[in-house]
Amino acid sequence: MADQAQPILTRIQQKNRDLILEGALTVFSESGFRGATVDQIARAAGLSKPNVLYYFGSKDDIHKTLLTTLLDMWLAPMVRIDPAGEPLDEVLGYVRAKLEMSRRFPRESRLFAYEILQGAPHLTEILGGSLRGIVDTAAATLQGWMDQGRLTPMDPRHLIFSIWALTQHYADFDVQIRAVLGPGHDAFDEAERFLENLYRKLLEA
Amino acid sequence: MADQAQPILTRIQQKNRDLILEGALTVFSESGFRGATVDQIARAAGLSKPNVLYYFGSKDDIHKTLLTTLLDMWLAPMVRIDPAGEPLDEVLGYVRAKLEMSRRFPRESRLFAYEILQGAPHLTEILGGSLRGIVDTAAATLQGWMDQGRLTPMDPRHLIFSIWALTQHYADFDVQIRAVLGPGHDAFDEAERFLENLYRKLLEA
DNA sequence: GTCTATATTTAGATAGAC
DNA sequence: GTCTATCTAAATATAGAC
Repeated sequence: MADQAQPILTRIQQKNRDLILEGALTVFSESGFRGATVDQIARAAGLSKPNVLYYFGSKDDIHKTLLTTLLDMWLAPMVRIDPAGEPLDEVLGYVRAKLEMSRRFPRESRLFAYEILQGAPHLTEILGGSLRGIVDTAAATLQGWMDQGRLTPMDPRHLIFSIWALTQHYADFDVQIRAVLGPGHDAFDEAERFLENLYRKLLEA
Repeated sequence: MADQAQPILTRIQQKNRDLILEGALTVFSESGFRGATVDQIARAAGLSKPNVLYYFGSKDDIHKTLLTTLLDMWLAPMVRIDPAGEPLDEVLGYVRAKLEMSRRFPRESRLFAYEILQGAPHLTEILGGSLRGIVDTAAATLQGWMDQGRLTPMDPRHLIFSIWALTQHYADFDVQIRAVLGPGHDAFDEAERFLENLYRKLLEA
């Protein structure tokens, strides 16, 4: 009986934790850490404030959990760059995947943007650790292709930075883009074509 | 006598207002609007908290003043694009100027980044108004050059977005860039060369 | 596990002496 | 104009009933 009760509760717990993280993602991505309140998170999650703090000990706790949980997903497209693949396809595929992340997960993009802007208090060791390692690996792959003459030579890390900047910009600065373009534009559709052309021109050896 | 007293006081007023705005720029750019406190601003300005609120009625007031004061300076390089100039030089000059702004004025860059991320509550009418107008003008100039075959044809507004994204990224995501590059790198020097090459390749007709 | 009520802290803003 | 002291509101977190 006790064996049965535990999983049932755990399932509820899991669901409530998910509700909280989902609501918190919305709120944090709109207002940043300091701008967000536990009250807003609770409302977004459909729970009471004390109940939210029953599942997570503190607002800080929720935030840290979100960041670390989502980081892997956020970096996944870079890890998938295949050294055995066709260089141009691989890079263009990465650009496309990253832009698609901005389109589908703008909240995650803004969550990270706030965190980095603030000096990455919760991610400092990760930035200089695993992130740096992942970038080094990808940069080495790119450098290898350049050395083989299969890709226009350039600084591979700044090439990666450029992809981050150009794709995340469409999520993070969405308000500005929409204001400048005016109605009747799908910024992401336009960006997809623009970036495809940009990187094709840039990278063709 | 009264005629003399007024300017002297005004000079002090001006100096204190400047001190406050200078301190506030530092604090807001580090923590965002909600993360910043009037206390921190006062300390950064070397004044007492009530004194800060004597010169500016509210924290919100300081923030709005900063944004509107700095916006012109921030957009100046785009306005300077000269339709009578040499297309490639003009665009490369704009890129260089914008990157130089990121290097010299990272606080301003982050101030705007926070504001846009948050949905630009203080800049909404400006975004859809004068900013859009300025971009439209620059885009028309670019489009004209493209029509004349003096610049590779592409969406001129997304070309502008790309310049914003690529240059501001180095100020706004500075922590991440430094963590990934490690010590011994001058990110801005490297960026200058990288972006010069990127836009040269992209734009050569 | 979930709620109401509340303690506690922080921060924006003001009063009033000097 | 500038300060000390203080008011007030908001927000994090907890206590304790159910």
